[in-house]
Amino acid sequence: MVTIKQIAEACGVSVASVSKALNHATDISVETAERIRVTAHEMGYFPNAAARLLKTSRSNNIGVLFVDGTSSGLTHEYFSSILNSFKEEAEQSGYDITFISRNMGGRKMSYLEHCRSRGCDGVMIASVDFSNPSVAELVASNIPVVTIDYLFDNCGAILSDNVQSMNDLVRYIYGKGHRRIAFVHGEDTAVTRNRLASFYKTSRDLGLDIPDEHVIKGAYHDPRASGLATRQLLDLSKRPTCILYPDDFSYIGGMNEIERQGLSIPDDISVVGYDGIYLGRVLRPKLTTLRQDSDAIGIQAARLLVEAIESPRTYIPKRVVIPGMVWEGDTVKQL
Amino acid sequence: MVTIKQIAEACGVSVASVSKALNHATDISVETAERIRVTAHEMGYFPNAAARLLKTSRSNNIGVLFVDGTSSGLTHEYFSSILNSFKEEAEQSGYDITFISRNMGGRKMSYLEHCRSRGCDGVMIASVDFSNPSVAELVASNIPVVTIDYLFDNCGAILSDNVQSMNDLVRYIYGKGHRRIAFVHGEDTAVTRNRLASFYKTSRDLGLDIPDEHVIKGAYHDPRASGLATRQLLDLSKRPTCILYPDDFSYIGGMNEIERQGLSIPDDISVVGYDGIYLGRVLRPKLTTLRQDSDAIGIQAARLLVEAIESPRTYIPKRVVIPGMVWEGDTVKQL
DNA sequence: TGAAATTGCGAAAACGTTTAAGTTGATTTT
DNA sequence: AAAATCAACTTAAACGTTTTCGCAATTTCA
Repeated sequence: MVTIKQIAEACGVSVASVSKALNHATDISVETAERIRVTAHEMGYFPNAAARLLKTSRSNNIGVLFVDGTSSGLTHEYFSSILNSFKEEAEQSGYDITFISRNMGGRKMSYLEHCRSRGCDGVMIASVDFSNPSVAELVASNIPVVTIDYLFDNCGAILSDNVQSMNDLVRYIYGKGHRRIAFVHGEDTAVTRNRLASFYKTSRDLGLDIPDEHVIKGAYHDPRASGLATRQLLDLSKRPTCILYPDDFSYIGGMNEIERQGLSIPDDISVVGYDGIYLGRVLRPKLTTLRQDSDAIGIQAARLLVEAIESPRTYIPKRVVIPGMVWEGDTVKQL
Repeated sequence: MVTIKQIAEACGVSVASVSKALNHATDISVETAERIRVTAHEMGYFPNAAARLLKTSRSNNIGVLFVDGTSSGLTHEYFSSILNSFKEEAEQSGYDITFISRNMGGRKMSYLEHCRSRGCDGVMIASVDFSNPSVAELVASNIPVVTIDYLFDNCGAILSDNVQSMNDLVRYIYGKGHRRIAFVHGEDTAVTRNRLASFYKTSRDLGLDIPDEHVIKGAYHDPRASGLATRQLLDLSKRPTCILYPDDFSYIGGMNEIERQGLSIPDDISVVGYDGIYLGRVLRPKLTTLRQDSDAIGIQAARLLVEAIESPRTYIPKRVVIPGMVWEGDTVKQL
């Protein structure tokens, strides 16, 4: 690696002057600066990130806390899609992405310690167990943090608008004439609670009666669980006319069960998913779903974090709510 | 951040001694070392990665070159699953994962320059355009590299055994009594060429005649393309009895087309996928496919890379071939 | 018992940057 | 014409480590 020192020698100036030229500082003549920059380029110079970080305590590196252990967050299209757009946007702004784990070079450490060690300028947190104390410690630190789909005090957050979205979704289904709507929901998380609350509230506002047996706990990304839940629902004497699933992928379990019983979607029963991933658009019939704008979520997260990093004086931890939209497929029948 | 210097003061020793104690060096008494380590722990010390890297030129950081631009590698389950297991294994060995892009802090640079800047100890390359000169430059450098599903000279590689796998797959189908086997294949890549060659060779070895119209170019992860290809195949006067798809996900397009024509899988026509992702196991009928061991691929890639990094003297760039296996679902009928 | 080897520790240089402070020589101000 | 300002550059310290070398004090050996 060619260093600033070698450039200095080549140009017959001091290392300070080279540094100034490269950083477009003021107290250097434009001619010298240009000359230095040209030779630096010719010599194939690129700054040593470590030395820079050491001196400036700026790493141009964003830590990403994403899934922990062997869980499959990376293979969940909603999250991997967020990660993808986040990465694009962050790279555009000149930041690298590093996964934050709990050990490094053999030493066990907390997430915060890891970030400190690496000198991360900021951290994005998604798809983790937010009740983990090690996560709380990180959020409470002075490192800029933005969380996705979870709200901490005094911490930037990008939130898919689950409350409004569920409202829209239920009203859409209601508008199609459905009065007996069932909800197979995911594990107990903040997101699930929001969707559930909104499901109940919207139903009540519409004057719908939601019997307890129409709300069943399933699981995210788990077709087996939704298959079982679907069977329970179909076995009821008063069947629902429409079933909401935790997400598009887990809907597949419901689809199988419905077809197994010789019923047809949407003629015999209507269904909707949640997420709006690619899969739902290629299935037949096309899955009606609530499309979460994962691209926007990733991009906004990156922007918010970069703002927090680069303008700490004016930055106030914002919460940005990203609207979803009902994506109309062919799985909800007009009654 | 507490530094080595502060520990030295607290213990009344020199920074050199602290460093030695922390690194379990030999020329320090066990008692002093222990005393230093205890106070270091009490004070919440963690090493500054930048300073360390600067001094030792070891970063404990692995660069990952994965998709570039807006392509969707991250949302392809085969690749995201490899990334996931790679990440787990690397973290286990004490390495962080950083995505390598082409700019950093505003400066455009090549992949190699990026790696040099960050001081990556090694690089894993997957799911990129391997003909990109910037990739070649990186591979040709002195930084340890392992590629996935692609072979460079003098560079470690983990390869899913496409040749043997395709052989197994075709023989499995043949064993089920099929004699007219069609292949919808993906875009022209090294992987595709291997699968195609093996498809032809195995067919010939089995004495099968493969008419040109039974081999159609589709695309990976693209149900639309396989839908079109399927229509072409079904329109033939002499239909195939079994269709191979580029991957499990793109099979969905074929499935739709087959059902649209009122045909049934596998009674009217048999199908197989490739990859063995979760999706295929939850569809009904379960998709018979060639399961690529993405976990093993990620893990072996990490192991090989770590070996290249930590034992440069004894390391020889290996190619590790990971066998796949026919995963028997219910989409191939016994004729 | 004296020389040689060993043990335990510290001083200081080095890694590649950035930056505050200092030093010129030239130019402007009074 | 002396004083003040300014532009352009250099010196040197600092960031937090690791590591070579040197120096005592102690132990071992002949």
